[in-house]
Amino acid sequence: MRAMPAPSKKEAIRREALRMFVERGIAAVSVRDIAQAVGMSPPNLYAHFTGKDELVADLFREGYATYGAAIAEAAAVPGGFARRLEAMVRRICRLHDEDETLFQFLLLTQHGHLAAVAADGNNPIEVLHRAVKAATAAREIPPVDPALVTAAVVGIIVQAATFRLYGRISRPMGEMADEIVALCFRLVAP
Amino acid sequence: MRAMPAPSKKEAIRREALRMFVERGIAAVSVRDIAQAVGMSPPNLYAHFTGKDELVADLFREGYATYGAAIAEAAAVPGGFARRLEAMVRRICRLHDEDETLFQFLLLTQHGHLAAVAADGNNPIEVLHRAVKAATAAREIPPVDPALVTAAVVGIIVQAATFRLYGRISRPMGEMADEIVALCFRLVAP
DNA sequence: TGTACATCAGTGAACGCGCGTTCACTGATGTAC
DNA sequence: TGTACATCAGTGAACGCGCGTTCACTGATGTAC
Repeated sequence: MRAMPAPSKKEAIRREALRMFVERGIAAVSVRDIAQAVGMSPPNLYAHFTGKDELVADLFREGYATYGAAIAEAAAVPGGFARRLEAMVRRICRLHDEDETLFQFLLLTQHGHLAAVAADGNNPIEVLHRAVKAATAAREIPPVDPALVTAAVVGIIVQAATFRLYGRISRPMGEMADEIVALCFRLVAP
Repeated sequence: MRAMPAPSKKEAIRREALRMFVERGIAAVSVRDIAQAVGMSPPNLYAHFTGKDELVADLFREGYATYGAAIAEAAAVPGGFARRLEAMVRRICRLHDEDETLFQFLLLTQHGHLAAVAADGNNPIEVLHRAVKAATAAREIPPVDPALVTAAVVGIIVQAATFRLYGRISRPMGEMADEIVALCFRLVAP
């Protein structure tokens, strides 16, 4: 039985793997590549992760949970739905700018992992969906299918970030936060 | 030099490959799998495609071009921007329902291929973007960054389809078209 | 019509490669007496 | 303090596997005379 690995090593693996996965695609990054980037031998990776698949799944789960926690926190601000929606949107924009690589990774790998986390009530989509449903039930916003409104809000943010990724938009998300919030408000205006 | 392969065989390869790629992910589908599904031997695939990568790229290019052409057609309807926007949105919803597998494939593989087609002026995003820019310049819609408005419209549609994919929404896109159009109109209302 | 040849879709078997992963081993460090 | 041993992060070399792809070949079909 091996002792707990030093946290710094494990974190280094996570950081380098995330970076390379985004840069070159998951399939194009081998365990050897990751080991080399971290400065260890390939077998030693297995002291930290069961295997490559588990490393990928772990990165997704943790990254997705980060967004979920941040949004849940923002969703808890006092006031009406508008205030909560604004807080959530701004929070996502900030999170995006703080770790663009993580966002890209989530975007890139969502399909194939989303199904596994869909049931988790603390995933970011679920948190937003609950807030929208509550606001709809309370007649704070127009009676449109809450799932569709949730999709619309998520879509505006995610697609703006995607446009950034492909150079169609160059401003950071934080700089566009006012406009993005305004667009989301338009969706739910009375 | 081999003669032109029968179109039906090539189409069969495309159809089966697309289906399996979406079902299991591209990496998990081997050339042998595709050959077996079509009922031919693996080497014979190379009479139709240079290799697996080219097959994937070809499917993406053709699928993306299909959407581009449909949207360009819808963007040409007479009348103001509102009519054109509505036509485009409805057209995408219809296209989605007609070949859900194709849409899923484009969603799944966009990263890694989008960069290659970004320059093509007939890609669906570019067509919509031009329409939005023209409407903004003509003061038909509020003076918001046209790229961001384009992202918002695309995002609403794509994310609704993604919600469908993961079971968060069960209605077909065509059935939600009215609501989706209404949401898009809200984005550009004066 | 029969024969000889050209064409070409299609195949069985095999190739080389790089992958994820395993394993026996090393060598530095900590600990007991 | 010196000696013997336990612990454990870390490694070099190798394994087996399945992949994309190639190649020499087959056999059915069409064509010329």
